[in-house]
Amino acid sequence: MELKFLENTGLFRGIGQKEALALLQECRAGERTYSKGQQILRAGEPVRALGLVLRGAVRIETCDAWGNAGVLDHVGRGQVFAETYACLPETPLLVDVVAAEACAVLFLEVRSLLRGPAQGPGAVLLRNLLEAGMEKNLRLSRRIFHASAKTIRGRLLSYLSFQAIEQGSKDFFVPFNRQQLADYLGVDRSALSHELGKMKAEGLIECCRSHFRLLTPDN
Amino acid sequence: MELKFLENTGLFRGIGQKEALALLQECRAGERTYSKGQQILRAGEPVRALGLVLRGAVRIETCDAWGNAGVLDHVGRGQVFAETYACLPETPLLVDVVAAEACAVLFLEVRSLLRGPAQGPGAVLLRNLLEAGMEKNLRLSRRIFHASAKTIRGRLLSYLSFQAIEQGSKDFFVPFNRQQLADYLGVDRSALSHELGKMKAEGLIECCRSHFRLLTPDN
DNA sequence: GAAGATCTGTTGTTAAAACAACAAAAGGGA
DNA sequence: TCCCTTTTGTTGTTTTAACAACAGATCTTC
Repeated sequence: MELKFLENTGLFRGIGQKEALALLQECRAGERTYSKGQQILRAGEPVRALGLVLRGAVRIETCDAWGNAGVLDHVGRGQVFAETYACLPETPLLVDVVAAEACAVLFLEVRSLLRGPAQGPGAVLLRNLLEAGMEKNLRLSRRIFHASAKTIRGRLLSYLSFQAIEQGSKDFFVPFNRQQLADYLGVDRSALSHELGKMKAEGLIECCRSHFRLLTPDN
Repeated sequence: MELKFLENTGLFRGIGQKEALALLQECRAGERTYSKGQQILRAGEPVRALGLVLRGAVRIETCDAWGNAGVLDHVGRGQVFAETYACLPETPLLVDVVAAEACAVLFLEVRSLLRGPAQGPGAVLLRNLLEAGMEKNLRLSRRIFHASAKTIRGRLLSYLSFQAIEQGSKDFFVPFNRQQLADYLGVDRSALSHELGKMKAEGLIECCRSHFRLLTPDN
C-alpha cells in the first residue's frame, strides 16, 4: 500500500516502514481524496496538518478581496503543502488550496513533533521537513525573482530561461496553461499571449500551448 | 558577551549556554562586522553558512543582468538569512546581501548538523531553524501576495493594511525608504510617490517619509 | 553651520499593459 | 461523430505605470 510510496518521498526519506507507521499514528495521519477543481483548504481557516500529495497534484491560489484568483504554486506527487501553517498554527491561512487534478492527500499534524523530545524518527522527519521548507523557500524566491522584471517580456525570459536550465533542455513543457502562467507571472493572460506572439515573430522562441523551445544563436 | 544574546534569538531558543558553546564550535562559528552599505554575500557565490544578525540589520537584494537592484527582504537583529542556501549548499545564491546599517553577523555552518545523528542540542537548533524557515516562508508569501495586485494603489493598500494589522495600529512606521518600498512592491519610485500623493489628497492616508497613518471611516 | 550627498515629491511625455470582445482551435462527453 | 466547454490567439481601446528631469527638503560630514 502507501507505506512503500512514503519511503520515497522527501518527507519520509531515511525512515523505515516500521518507524513511519509509528509516526503516522503520532501525527494522527488521515488520507482524503479530491476530484479535479475541488477545494482542499480555504483561506482564513486554521490549519493543523500539513498535506502530503499521494496522487495527482494541487494548486496554491490566492483569492483577493475582489475575487481575482492568482496561482501561487503547484505541488505534485510526493511533495508537501501548508507545512508553514502546520508548524505555525496560530497563523490563519492566506491562500486557497485546490485540486489541480484528481488527487489523494495525506494530512499529518507534525506540530506534535515540535513539542516532544528532539530525537528518533520524529527528528528525522523534522529534518526532512526542514529541507522541504527550504526548497519551497527557494521556489518562492524564484517566483519573486521572475515577477520582479517590469515588462511582460522580461518576466517571460526570466521564467523560460530558468525552466530551460532546470529541465536541462531548451525544449520543455511548463506545468501551467496560459491563464495559470499569466497568474504566476502576475500579468494579464491576453497580454501574455500577445507578447508570446511577438516573441515568436521575432524568432526568439517557438511555442505551442505548454510546450516551449528557446531559439538562441547557438542552435 | 554574545552568549547571553544568543539565548534570546529564535535560533538558539531552548539551548543552554554550555550547549550553545559546543554548537558554535561544531558549526565553525565566525563573527564578522560590516559598515553600512557593505556587501556581505554576493549572488552566484556558493554559501556554506547561514548568517545570524547580532547587531544592526541586513538587506536582501536582487541584482538582475542589467544591474537593476530590487529589495527582497530586510533582516534585523536576532534573525537569520541565507539559511536556505546553507541547508541546500549545491544551490548558487541568487541574491545579494548588503548591510542596511552597521552590523555584526555570526556565520554558522549548520549543514554539519543535518548529517549527524538526530538528537541533542543540534536537533533543537534544527527545530528552531525549521520555525525560522517557516516564518521566512510566510514573509515571502506575503510579499508575493502584496505584489500580486495589479495597480500601485492596490499594492500599497495591501501592504499598508497588513502593516497596520501587524503593528496593531493604524499609525506606524515602515522599515523602508521610498526607493526600497517601491522595489519591495515592484513599482517605480516616482510613480509610488505620485500615488501616495493622490491617496493623501483623497483623504485615504496621511504619510510623511516612513511614517503612515491609515484614515478609515471609523476614526 | 555650511557644503555636498541623498531622499522625496512633482510634472509631462512615452511606452506598456490591462481590459474587453470575439473567433478559431482543442478537448471532453454523450 | 457531434455538441458543448475550455483554452488560446488576435485586435482595438483605454487606463496605468514607467521613464526622465528637476526643485525642494532632509541628512551627513567636516
